[in-house]
Amino acid sequence: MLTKRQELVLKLIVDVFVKSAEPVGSKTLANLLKVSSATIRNEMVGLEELGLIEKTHTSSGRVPSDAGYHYYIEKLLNTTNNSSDSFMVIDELFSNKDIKRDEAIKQAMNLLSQLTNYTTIALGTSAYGSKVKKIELVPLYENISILLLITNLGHVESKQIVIPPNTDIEEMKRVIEIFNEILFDCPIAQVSEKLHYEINENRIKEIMIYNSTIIETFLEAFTKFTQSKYYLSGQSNMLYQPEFNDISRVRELLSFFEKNDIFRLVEDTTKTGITVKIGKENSISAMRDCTVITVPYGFDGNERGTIAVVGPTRMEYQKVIPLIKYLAKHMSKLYK
Amino acid sequence: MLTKRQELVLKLIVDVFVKSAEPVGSKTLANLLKVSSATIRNEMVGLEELGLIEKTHTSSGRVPSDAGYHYYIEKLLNTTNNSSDSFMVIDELFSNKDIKRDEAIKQAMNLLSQLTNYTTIALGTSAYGSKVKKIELVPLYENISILLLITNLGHVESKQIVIPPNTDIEEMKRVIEIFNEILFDCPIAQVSEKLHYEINENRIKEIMIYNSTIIETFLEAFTKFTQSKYYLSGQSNMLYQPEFNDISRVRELLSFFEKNDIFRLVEDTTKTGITVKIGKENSISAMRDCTVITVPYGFDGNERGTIAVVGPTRMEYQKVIPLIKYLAKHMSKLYK
DNA sequence: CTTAGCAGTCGAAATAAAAGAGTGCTAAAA
DNA sequence: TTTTAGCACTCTTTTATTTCGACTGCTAAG
Repeated sequence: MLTKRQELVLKLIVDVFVKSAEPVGSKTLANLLKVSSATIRNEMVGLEELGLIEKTHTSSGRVPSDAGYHYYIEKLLNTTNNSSDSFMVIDELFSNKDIKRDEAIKQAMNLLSQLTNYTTIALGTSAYGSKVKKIELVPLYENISILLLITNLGHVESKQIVIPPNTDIEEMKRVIEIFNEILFDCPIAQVSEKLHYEINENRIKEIMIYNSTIIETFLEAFTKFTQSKYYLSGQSNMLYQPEFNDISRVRELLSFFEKNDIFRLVEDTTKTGITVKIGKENSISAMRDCTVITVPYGFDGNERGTIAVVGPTRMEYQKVIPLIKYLAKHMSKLYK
Repeated sequence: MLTKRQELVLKLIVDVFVKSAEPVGSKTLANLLKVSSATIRNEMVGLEELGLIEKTHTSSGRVPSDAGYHYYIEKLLNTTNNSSDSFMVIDELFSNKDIKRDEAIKQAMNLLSQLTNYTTIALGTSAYGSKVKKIELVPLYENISILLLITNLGHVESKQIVIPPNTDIEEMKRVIEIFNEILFDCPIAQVSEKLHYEINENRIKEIMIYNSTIIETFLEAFTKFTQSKYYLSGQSNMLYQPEFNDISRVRELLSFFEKNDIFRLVEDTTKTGITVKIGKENSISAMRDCTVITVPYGFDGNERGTIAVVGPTRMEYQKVIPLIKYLAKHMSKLYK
């Protein structure tokens, strides 16, 4: 158990370090707390023994440890006072109804990266939880058509398909009609299952005989919906953090962003609520000096995706945590 | 006019420097050319007076100047021998017909950035030169519908629109039918013009009275087509170039990539054929140490977009130039 | 329990010295 | 005339040395 004063010292170390990025010495805190530097040093010894702060070398000032940051976040952060200014900007963004969900998410991420100066990521399948509304075939040329898939949430996917020669277009339209009947209101996630089931039924059997590749083409088009997508904003923000003055760190981090490993960020994340992974808690080695904050969004306990903020461990938690929570809440409403 | 040997010296300086990223000394070239270093030094004096090579300081080896690179590219590059290996990979990519144009362009850029280890960019309006094929309205809920626009090249744009309350859906469908008639086969670029013209005609007039915002909504959806888009690949490749060991350079460059200024890259570009802008020739300050190679692609002299490779001035021109030309040629075929 | 004082530690910055790579020029050789 | 060996000189890079300053930990007094 920490004493009140120890907590105060820890809080100040974090606050000052977050601003300055330099180890915090006893003198600095002495000025702030109106006690002598020796007193502060005594307190620091205690905090260090508990593993909440560290020295970078024997005679340096103190820096919060990963554990120290956690203590700070869980016990010392008062989420009451805040940046209602930022909240207003968010409210404004979401008040615009005339915008597609995907676009809204992108804009929200841009906003978040601007407000925080860190990198933000939105992960998720873009059509999670939606249902098939309409399937349509638009012929372009004799042998090429566009297959359109529209969901109840207004998401549209299109796929160019090559129609085998000497195929009757009317016949093709009839096939689409059948698919429409079968799949109408079918949740995207169950399309594959449903089609495979229907293969044993008459109507589909008929199609299979007639053209066996068409089912495959269909499934391919649907996988586009279920593919996880991600959107990244403010990559270059990280470059301005002093911890990334070292070029090799930058390489590692940005190469990671460019790879498709991004999804590993949400690997061991709790399904509900905020997760804060600090420093070495991240399984991804490129993130060992970073904090990754993730919050799932969705409605009714159904997770639809996750938003994340990536910054240095020396992050402005005070500012970021309320912001990302508020944003996730708003984003969940998009799924109502 | 350069002597044969001067040209050889210049070529070798470029070749060696491109590989090593270190100023090239007379001794190195002496070994390669079987003459004494003093002879090389004499030749170097001539090349330096012509402004084709430079010293980084009084007693350093030589480095090609921007002008030197140009001479190299225009006179010294033999495009005959090459990387037919890479050509084969490209051929393979484009042999897959069952893929949408946008997707093909993205994949081509990914490939190019992998083959070259530089950053590649595709710029252009995604629906340039295409014509309206079909317009459709898919109702989702009472007050929300999806407006679909499909072009003859298989490009699909969708826009969520809010239907004013107490609108008859049948009436709405009739309106769409009229739009289809008016706009069928109309080039995307002329849609706005055409609609404005038709406002004076009977059919549209009727619609205007009935609902004056619908035209606006329509135009909004069409602007999505005409908006210039860009696709970037291999951003982080640049981080591994030794000229970007300096973090401030990296900041400048990547911040530029993240901004929407990208289009300035093609500002003073010739409409046809390859453009190579080296170092300070680039009007964009973040690019002052880079070479930007741009090639428009399209068919029949109609420019549809531009692809670009961005790398350090010390670029492997020998490899990049044939590659980007070959790629642009293939991409043009997509518009046939 | 707090504080002043002081020795000791370590990094960062400044200074100095040495090493190395390369040039330009000259005069002799080809 | 062209090429080459030789040498003095320049400038960067590397390494070593020193100085400076910001801290800490400990002790003893308040």
